[in-house]
Amino acid sequence: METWKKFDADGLTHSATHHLLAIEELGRQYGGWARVSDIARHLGITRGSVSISLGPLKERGLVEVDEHRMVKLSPQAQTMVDEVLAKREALERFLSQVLGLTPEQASVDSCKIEHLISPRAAERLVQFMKFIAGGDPAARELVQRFRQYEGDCPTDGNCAVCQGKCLLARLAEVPGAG
Amino acid sequence: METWKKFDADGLTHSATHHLLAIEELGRQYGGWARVSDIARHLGITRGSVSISLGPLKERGLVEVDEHRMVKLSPQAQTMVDEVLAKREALERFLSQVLGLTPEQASVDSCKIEHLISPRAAERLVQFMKFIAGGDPAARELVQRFRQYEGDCPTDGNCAVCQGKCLLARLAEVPGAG
DNA sequence: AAAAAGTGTTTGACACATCAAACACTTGTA
DNA sequence: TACAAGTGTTTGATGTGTCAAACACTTTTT
Repeated sequence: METWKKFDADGLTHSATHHLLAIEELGRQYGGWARVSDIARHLGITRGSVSISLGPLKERGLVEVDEHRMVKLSPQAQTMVDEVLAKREALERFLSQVLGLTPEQASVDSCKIEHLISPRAAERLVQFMKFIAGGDPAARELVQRFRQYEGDCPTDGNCAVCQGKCLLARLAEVPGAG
Repeated sequence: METWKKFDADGLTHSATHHLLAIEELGRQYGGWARVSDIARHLGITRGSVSISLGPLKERGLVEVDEHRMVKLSPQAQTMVDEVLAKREALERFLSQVLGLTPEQASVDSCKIEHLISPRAAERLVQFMKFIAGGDPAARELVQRFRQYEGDCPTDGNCAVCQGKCLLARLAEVPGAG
């Protein structure tokens, strides 16, 4: 009953995560270094906002600054960003390759979700994707079948999510799971 | 590059969602009616905060007020809450029954994620759970196998998420998917 | 009936994330 | 070289979500 308020993983807010991510992406061309202006453009916010947001990140040792005011991720921040990207990739693949969302929708959803899922969930999701994509033909075949499946449910659909296409209320437990 | 800022589904913020959810839960014993104090206790915030948060929800016609200052969800809000609960349940089941998280962790994660996933992702996730839990023995057996699977990866593990237990970078595409 | 406890609201404050506008400084162009 | 353009910061503002404290009102207890 108290957990719902805690919103940031590693003390990284959604906004901060995107600032670090932007530095990572922009820095690829310049040995990790990026400019405030480019970060702002990349995120679609003003230079002033970026300047302010970067303040706490510098203080926390996540962002380093040049004498030419170029900014760069600290090793610690780089690790955090790697984790974020790994989580996001696993999510994105699950959403597109298993659930069958368009790549665009999968990308949007995974961006929003990535920084909220627990490390354990991320780990298991990665393993799930390995499991599904791995050598086992049964797993691959099953995903193929699900991609065809549209879950047309013969019952009196009143599921709020799928609006008549399914009936969540009668969703059976996975036997022996949970 | 612009979507990352938009954060609320249906214009319902995370906070507003929880206020509505609290009214729904507390109202079960009193024909849908709840008190500000109880909502505050339930959410672990002050009465003042609830009072203020309820203001916009009243104006938007999502929350109705009694002459005794009891509050209740409007039909529209009830529908929204039903959707949220359905999404959350599908997520929670996926996390616990498929990925094998503890029920507690599954609950926490689904609470955080629920209001961010797109309708399409929610719909497909519900269908996925139906598919998995449905009559097909192959699907059920596969989930059982995954629950055993811990994804011990023989490669030089440098995956930031699973820290050596897997290698996300070499995660294969699901053939024919995406 | 009086005192105590509880309830809902309002106020002033803070943190976060954003903006526009002004400022000082650097870079690029004419 | 001078002027224009671009860059990074600062300031004052807004909106959201929270707090503590004060206030008025109602309910319960004594």
